[in-house]
Amino acid sequence: MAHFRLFDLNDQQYRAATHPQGALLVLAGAGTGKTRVLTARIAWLVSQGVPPSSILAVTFTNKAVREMRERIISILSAQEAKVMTISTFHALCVRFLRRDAALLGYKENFSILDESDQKGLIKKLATRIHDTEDPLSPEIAEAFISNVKNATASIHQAPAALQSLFLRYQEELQALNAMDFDDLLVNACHLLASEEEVRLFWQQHYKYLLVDEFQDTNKLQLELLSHLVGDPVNLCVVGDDDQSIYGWRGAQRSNLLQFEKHFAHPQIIKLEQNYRSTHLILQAANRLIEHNAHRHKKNLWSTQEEGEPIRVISGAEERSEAEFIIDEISFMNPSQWDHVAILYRMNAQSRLFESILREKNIPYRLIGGKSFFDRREIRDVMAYLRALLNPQDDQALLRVLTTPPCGLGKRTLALLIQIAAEKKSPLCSLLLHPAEHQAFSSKSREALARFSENWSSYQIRLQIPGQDPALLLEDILREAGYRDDLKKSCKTPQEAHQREHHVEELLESLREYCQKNPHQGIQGFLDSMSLAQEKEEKKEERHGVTLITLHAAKGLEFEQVYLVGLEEGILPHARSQEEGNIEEERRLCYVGMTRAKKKLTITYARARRKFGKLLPSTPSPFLLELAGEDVHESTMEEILSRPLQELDAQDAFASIRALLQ
DNA sequence: GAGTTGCTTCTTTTT
DNA sequence: GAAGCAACTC
Repeated sequence: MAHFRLFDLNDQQYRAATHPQGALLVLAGAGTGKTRVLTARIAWLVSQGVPPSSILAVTFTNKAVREMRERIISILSAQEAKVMTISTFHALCVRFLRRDAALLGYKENFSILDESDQKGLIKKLATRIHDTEDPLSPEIAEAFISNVKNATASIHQAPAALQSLFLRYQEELQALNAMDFDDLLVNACHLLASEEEVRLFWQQHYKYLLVDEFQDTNKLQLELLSHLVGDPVNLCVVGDDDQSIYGWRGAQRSNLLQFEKHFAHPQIIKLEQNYRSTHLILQAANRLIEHNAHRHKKNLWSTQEEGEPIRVISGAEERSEAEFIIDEISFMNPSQWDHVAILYRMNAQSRLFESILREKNIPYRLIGGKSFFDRREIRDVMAYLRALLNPQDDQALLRVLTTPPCGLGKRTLALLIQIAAEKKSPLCSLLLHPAEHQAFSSKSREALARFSENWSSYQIRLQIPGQDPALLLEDILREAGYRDDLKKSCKTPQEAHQREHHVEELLESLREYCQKNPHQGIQGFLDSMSLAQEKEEKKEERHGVTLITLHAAKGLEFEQVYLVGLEEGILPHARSQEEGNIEEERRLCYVGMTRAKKKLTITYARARRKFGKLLPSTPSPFLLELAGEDVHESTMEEILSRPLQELDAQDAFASIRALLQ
């Protein structure tokens, strides 16, 4: 066990990593080596003879999964990392459900509806129910449905229209053999709760549970864990109540704060030594978070140097804010760029930064935002796969029928849908049976026949063992004339090229996936795509200035951080103030500040464009709360009119030299 | 039946 | 200021 000191763990970390058994709660402040403890614990378990396949590590985001897997590979081996389950909650649920969905009345080839499919369906149903006097807003309906599923709202207290919408929506999903994101959790919980055999199976499979970011778990996720924990209990959770920023998704900090209520006699270990930030950064962040009333008091301390003072800088408006920051970055040595991040509250804020960075030819990586999978062409191709795998998925099939148009127009499709609804059977069963085509014109009949013939042949090919899925997809796209149609719909050749490239990329990742996971098939590929909100970056492609939301930045760290848009209405966000969640916004700000290792710059604009109009903005109240001697306030104009100091000049020369090389 | 234009409406955060 | 949507034209 002595070699464990190799990890250079402090006493608390060491105790957590080598805790033998039972429930373990690690309260880990920002930058105290949370992930390091988790990975060290996994390594320790393996060193004690625990089979890697019986270890389950759960996190919230795919990014965290990737990161943890990489770390495990670096300390254990790729082989051991592979047989371990490192997964998001949602992906874990899919795994359970693919095995046993039949017990819940679904087929195991169910589709996973992404957000925009879900929105579309809700909209459709909302307009259908709309005959009452007050029209249903799809946004409200969507939030309501999610809240009911996450057990934060009760269906019985809602207006009748919402109730019936909810029920219709669930019926519709059942008919499509589809689940939305929330259903994955709901159904997996239900499965484990009601089927003892299944529960025991997974309990015996996963004997060692580790959960990251436990403060973000909601009621269902806690329930899922409690079903998974077997006997003897071996559960290790890590979290920080000050970094709980997913309340809007039903996360309950009480899961962490009252851990002992859920799991008996836990060992509690606090990690308070911060290894990340300079003393001044930590101090300012602590000052801010002290303003929150309900929290676990902790005593975060840093052994790091005092560091540079924190800067709070205002610009005239959003453009000057962005230009100032990027000017500064452009004067840094380009080797620094990988270690700089710009953090913002909403994705929309990234746009300006992006365009200026592009103007200046500074490489950047944009995390999140409009994802790869939101692109039309990707959704198209995914719809082909979905419709193929789950013939009941009318949503996907409808998309296939219209992209590219296959000779069936609005009227024919409407009639088709109507007949299907009357017969209560999925579209594809109509399509594939010529006997059902009587009602249509001869032209439509022809198109229907052609389509059904092609489609059946694809279905057959899908069943052939050893069939190359990428090849099949390639053939389908070619026979449908998809690429030509895509090209035609683009306004510029560049756009066409871009979109085609995206399709190639998707095909490429399908190929890659099938090679890496020969037994998972297209279904596995589709699952991993549905649950990944962004495309995986190749390791070597990760370079340049990072643009990222505060939410997505949790768990990451950077040498230099620019925290932007500290204005009333943005951070804290206007909506959160209405809802009285100001403490969560403060935590969000805290998360942002504690991402910085060496240098922290906080900016705001004194006026900002909203709805296309320039409006004056008020500085965020958080600025006052974090203010102190070590926080220097100024304006961008002031700094720009200041004569260049010698050090700055040296820096500038260094970066020019680097550029020339 | 397909494409295009001008209208409106929204803007948190993620799986 | 964009992105979706409805009504309009070819």
